[in-house]
Amino acid sequence: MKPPTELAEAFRARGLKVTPQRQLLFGLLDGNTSHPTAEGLFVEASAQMPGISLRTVYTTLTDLAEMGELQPVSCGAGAIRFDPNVDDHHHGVCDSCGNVTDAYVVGAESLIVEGLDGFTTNSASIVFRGQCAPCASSTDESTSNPIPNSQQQTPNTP
Amino acid sequence: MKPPTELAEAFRARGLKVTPQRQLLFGLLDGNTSHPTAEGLFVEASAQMPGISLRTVYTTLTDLAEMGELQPVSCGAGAIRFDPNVDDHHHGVCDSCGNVTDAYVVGAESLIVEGLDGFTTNSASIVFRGQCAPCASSTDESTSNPIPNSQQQTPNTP
DNA sequence: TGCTCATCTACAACTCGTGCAAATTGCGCA
DNA sequence: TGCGCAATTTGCACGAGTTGTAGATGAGCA
Ligand SMILES: [Mn+2]
Ligand SMILES: [Mn+2]
Ligand SMILES: [Zn+2]
Ligand SMILES: [Zn+2]
Repeated sequence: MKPPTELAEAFRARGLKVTPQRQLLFGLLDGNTSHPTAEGLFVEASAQMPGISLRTVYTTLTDLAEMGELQPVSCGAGAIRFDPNVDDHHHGVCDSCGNVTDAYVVGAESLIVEGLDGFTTNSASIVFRGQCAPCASSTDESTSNPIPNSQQQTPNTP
Repeated sequence: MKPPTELAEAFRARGLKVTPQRQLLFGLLDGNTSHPTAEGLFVEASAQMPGISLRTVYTTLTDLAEMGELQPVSCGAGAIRFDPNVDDHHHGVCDSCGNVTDAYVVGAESLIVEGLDGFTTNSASIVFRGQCAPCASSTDESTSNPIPNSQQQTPNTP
C-alpha cells in the first residue's frame, strides 16, 4: 500500500474525495502488519474519531481493495482481513489466537498440479494452519498460561 | 468417505442413530464430487424428502466432519462446502461459475516457506482461482454465451 | 462564499450458520 | 413384540459479518 499522502492523491485522481474518515483509515493501515478486520479497524478508528460508522470503514476498504492498495484475505473462518501488504505472499493462521502472519513461499509457481486440466489459474493462495510461536510455548510448558487464549484479538472458537 | 452402509455402522458404533434423514444425506454425498454446500444438499434432499430441515442437514454434515468422513472446504467466499473426498488435496475455484475442482499438488510438503519461524504447521490448503475449461471457452470465443454466468450453481457475484 | 455531487451515518436487510426447546423417533432391552 | 428414554428432528430465534438505501452532511471547485 502506498503511504497516506500518495493515497490521498490517488483518491483525488480517481475523483474520490479525501475525507477525514478516509485519512484516518489510511493512517491506521499504513505499515499495519496485523491483518486487521473491518471491525477491528472500526474499533481503532472510533477511538480517534467517535461517531465514524462501520459502513464507512467497509466502503473505504473496498475502495482501497479495488485500487489494488489492499489485499482482502480470507482465512477460512471469521471475518475477511485486509492486508496493506500486496506482495505475492501467503499466510499462516494460528488456531489458538487467530493471529495471521505473512508467509513467503519460494517455488510456488513451479508446483505440479494434477486435476486442473483446462483450468486457467489467475492466482493461488496458501493458508497454513497451526500454532504460532507464542501459543505453542504457552501451551507446551505446563506453567500457568499468561494469555488464556480467549482474550487476544479474534480468538478462534471452532 | 465410507459408503452409506458403513457410515450407518459407524454412526451406530458412536451411539448416533441412523435416521431416514441421515441415510438420505449419506446417499447424496456418496461419490459426490461437486463440493456441495449445506444449502445445496438441502435442496436435493428436499426433493426426495419434503419437510427435511436445513438444520438437520447442518447437524449431519457436522457429525460427518467430526468423524473425519467429510472435509469442510472454505473457498474464500460464500458458504462452506463439504467434500466426501478426504484425501490430502486442494481446490480450483472458477471465478465465473463458482464450480470447485479437486487439485492434487505434488511436492507441496517440500515448499520453502519464509516468515513462519516458530510456527507449527498442522495443515496447508491451497486455493487456485481462475476460469474452468467450460467458462474459459465460452468467454474466449466471441460467440453467444450459452451459459450467462449467473444461472449455474453458486454463481460468484463479487 | 456558495454550489453540487460524493460521502457519511443510521438503519434495515441479507447470508450463512448456530442455539434452543418441544415434539418425535430409533433402538437396546425385557 | 412392545417399552422407555436418550437422541434426533423441526421450527424459530438469534448472531456474526456484510451490503443496500436514503436523507443529512461536507469536500472541492469557481
Ligand atoms: Mn499478509
Ligand atoms: Mn475436493
Ligand atoms: Zn497464536
Ligand atoms: Zn466455470
